[in-house]
Amino acid sequence: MSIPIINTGDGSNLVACTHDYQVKCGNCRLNSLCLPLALESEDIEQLDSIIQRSKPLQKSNHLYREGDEFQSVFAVRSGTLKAYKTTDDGREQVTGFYFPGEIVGMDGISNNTHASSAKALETSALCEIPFASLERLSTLMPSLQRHFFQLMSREITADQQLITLLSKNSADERVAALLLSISTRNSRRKLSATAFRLPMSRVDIGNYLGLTVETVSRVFSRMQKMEVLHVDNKEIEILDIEGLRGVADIG
Amino acid sequence: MSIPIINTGDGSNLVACTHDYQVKCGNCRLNSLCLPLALESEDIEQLDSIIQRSKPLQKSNHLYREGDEFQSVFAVRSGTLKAYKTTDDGREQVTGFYFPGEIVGMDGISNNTHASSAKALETSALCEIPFASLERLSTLMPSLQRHFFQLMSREITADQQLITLLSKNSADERVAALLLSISTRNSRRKLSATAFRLPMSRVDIGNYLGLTVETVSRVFSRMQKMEVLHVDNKEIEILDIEGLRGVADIG
DNA sequence: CGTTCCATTGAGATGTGTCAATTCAAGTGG
DNA sequence: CCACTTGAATTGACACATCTCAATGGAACG
Repeated sequence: MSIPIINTGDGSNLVACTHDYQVKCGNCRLNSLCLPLALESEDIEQLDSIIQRSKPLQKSNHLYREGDEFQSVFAVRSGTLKAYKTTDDGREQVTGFYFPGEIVGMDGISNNTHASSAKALETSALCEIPFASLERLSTLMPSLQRHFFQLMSREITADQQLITLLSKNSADERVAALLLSISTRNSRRKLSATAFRLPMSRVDIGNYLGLTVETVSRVFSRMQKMEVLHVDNKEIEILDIEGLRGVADIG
Repeated sequence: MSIPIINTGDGSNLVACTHDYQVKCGNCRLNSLCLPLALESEDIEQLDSIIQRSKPLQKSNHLYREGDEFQSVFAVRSGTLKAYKTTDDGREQVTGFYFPGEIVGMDGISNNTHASSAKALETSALCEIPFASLERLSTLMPSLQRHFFQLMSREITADQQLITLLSKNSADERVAALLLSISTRNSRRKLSATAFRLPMSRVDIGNYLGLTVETVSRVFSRMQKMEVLHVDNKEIEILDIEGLRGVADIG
């Protein structure tokens, strides 16, 4: 799951990726998940032409920070990002994790200012999509417009899902739901639904789920004892996915 | 704040509203908040032509239900709605309250299916905006497209605000934040920022904020004792708005 | 090999939930 | 107009899940 890094010795790292990271949308293995979804191939080329691919973002570097001028949304090609806000009293609130094929940055549209910060949890490759170009292209390509509306709406429903989770569910249920969400997103990318490496720390998980690190850790231990999970630091194996669903649904 | 109802004696009620509810966008006193924002007057007329105005929705009736086919978004002209989801185990989760000038129904775009239900908390007048027409018009009017993107993005940031609230804040802080949010939304509509009637029940407030009714009630009592609020059932008066902000920020 | 950060585990404190009783408000029918 | 009913809101006592504080263990990294 993790991306092999080649240390070039001069401080800059290169990512050895199985696919060229200048790959075009038409050839990208994520194009059935990502923005090109539902576009005709000639349309994909047009989309392709506005997308900027830059060198990978190293772990713990920011893609943008809260308050930065909003210019682009970003498609994750590899790696993982977290989005978070800093509250008035200086604490951090993680609002989402973004995996390959997902779009990050849409919360900046409303005010032309990023409402949250985005940080790489591991070295990540991104496609930058300048929003002005996307808007222009959307007026010409109704299916792109529609698809982008849908992506934003999906972000809304995902947030509402999280709201429900935070509002109604116990610690066990929350952790179970996150694991199942990651599992589902992995299988959409043809990766294992039952064994994966968590790209985020326990602190981030707790923060995202409204729990303390200690509680997250205890939940993992409990689930391991119940033989629902096998946990080895960040490596997770789901031993009993139905059991996990049972925990997530009612507890 | 509540809408006077004229009982016509035949079972159907008419709403006596200060403004004609067939009013066009161009004349609507909410047009500086609502969808027409940032449109030129000739554009507003075009938008106007796709909007359907129907008779008011009576209290506790549904605008749409979770799972219904998505066809339109709705602008609230008067009254208040709540949006809620029903969880797998049958409980309800309130995901938002919608006041005049706000748009409800955007979570249905992603799957062509409403992801939540919307119910009138009091008799409410609505403008129905068929989404297919809105999409068509958006390709012709870039400023409309942009504005709708912004409205969706605003919904995302609002949801993220709620996520933070649920994840990090105490009962007092949550209630304070909701009251301040209502206060702000009132003043945008040129209504009192300090005295208003809550359109929703304590149960709905608790549900929305991830608290029990009892806790909400105790918070109100506590704040009354601290002379921050004056509470008379649903009538709220904010006596010390700075104090309330203090509670919302750090407690 | 030490330093640092992250994760785990335990013991005790606490805010909020649960359960139950009471009051209050609004409507209904006699 | 007054009992009666019903649902909403308040208040109290107690329980419990999660947080807080503290110590330890383990992994990653220079």
